[in-house]
Amino acid sequence: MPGDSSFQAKSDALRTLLERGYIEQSSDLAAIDAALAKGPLTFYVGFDPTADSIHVGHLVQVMAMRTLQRFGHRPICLMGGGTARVGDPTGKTETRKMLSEEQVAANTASMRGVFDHFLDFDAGSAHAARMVDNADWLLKLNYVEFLREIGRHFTVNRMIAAKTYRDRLDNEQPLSFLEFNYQLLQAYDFLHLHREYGCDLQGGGSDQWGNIIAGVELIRRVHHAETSAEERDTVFGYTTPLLTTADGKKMGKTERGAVFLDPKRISPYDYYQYWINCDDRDVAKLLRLFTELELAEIDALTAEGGKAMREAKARLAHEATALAHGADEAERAAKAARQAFGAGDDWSALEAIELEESELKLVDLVVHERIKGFKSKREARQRIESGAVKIAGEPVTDPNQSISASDGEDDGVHLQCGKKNRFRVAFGG
RNA sequence: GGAUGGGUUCCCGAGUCGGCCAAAGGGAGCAGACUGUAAAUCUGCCGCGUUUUCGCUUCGAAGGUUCGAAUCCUUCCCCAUCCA
Repeated sequence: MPGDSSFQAKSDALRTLLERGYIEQSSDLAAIDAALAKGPLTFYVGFDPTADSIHVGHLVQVMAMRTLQRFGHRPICLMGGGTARVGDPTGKTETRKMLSEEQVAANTASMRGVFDHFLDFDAGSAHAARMVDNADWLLKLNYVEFLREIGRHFTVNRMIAAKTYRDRLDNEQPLSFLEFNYQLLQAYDFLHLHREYGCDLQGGGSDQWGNIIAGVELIRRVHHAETSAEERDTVFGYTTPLLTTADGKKMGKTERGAVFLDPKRISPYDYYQYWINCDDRDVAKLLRLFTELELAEIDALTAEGGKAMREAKARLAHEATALAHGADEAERAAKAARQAFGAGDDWSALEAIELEESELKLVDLVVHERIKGFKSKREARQRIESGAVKIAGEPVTDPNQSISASDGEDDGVHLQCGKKNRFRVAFGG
């Protein structure tokens, strides 16, 4: 059952995962515990290479992987290059775009850079993480062979018992055959990794439970057919909880889109801001999941509530940013935040935005590609007129006012769009 | 293949005996006030536009009727339910 707190884990790894709230569901907990206690275990989590970076929504997975690796286990990041070619239609209204080989390769390479911050890929170490792409084996599959070897292990009766499918059928929602088959492909991934790398554990988001368990069962059945009872080994699966914020939204989404981990997509400063702006009620949970602070320390930070929460959030933001972007960037972001929201007026910690133009009208400046303080000129105009835009700390209410370097300090024009968005703009000459 | 009900702005969802509809209401979002860079609450905004009681684009798609269409007609596409 989800969140079964009565279970006393013997292995440090599983105990930590449970304590910190990483486990939603799992196959035999005691067996996982035993396997983890016995020695290094190879495990995998699948990711979609549909974007060039993972985002905060994936971060629970990554942190769980990091935790396991910390206790000596070997992570595999499976990139779904092959499944992306099919296009997983789960919960999608439109058919997902098919990705070209080049795109998948580029995305995979880019994501690798992000994973590097969280996992140790050093080939020399005993628990080195590795990254694989299921295109390498899925694309070679032959339909008839696949049906004969893999398909025969699945019964439709069993498959429709899976919650995702069950719900769809109960609600009389359409369920495409393609989607139905997706589960087989994912189960096959697990089988392949089990054979190829001795991978015995699969993790994933709670929506992946059905697919994960399908892989576990496939391996059991294949083994049942191929090996004797003594050498048969069992594999396991777990899911992490689907995180929602206290006000009911999905973790990792903001009005500006997903909160990516790649600094090319979201600056460390904005990343820091994402965490510090979280809801009070989520702080303790987030500290457990996304930082590596001791539980006792987390309790101390969040015990008091009220204004003390600011300190807890600052720690959360700092730790989370340090993991994703490094301690230096975290420090810079923290400093920029203190300057922006505290008493200080030193904007130097903010990344300067260098424009080619030597001057711009305020409306145009504020909606500029590189700034995007507001999403349309119309809206920008309204906000400007209502006094939401400040230059050098003073509201400027004329949208047509021309802004140039002379409106700023030596270090650029200090532009504020609303309370929280600040930009240091350097004009070109 | 047949019958029925549908496709409205980010989402949900009003509106269809043609004009007063850029389109009710709710949610989300943005800005402001209050605060703790929180929550709650209140106020304003919430299709786009350097002519802003004006212009342009939008109500599945394309045509048509009309001075005028989200609203009427035709064809087509899509979705749901039931029947085969």
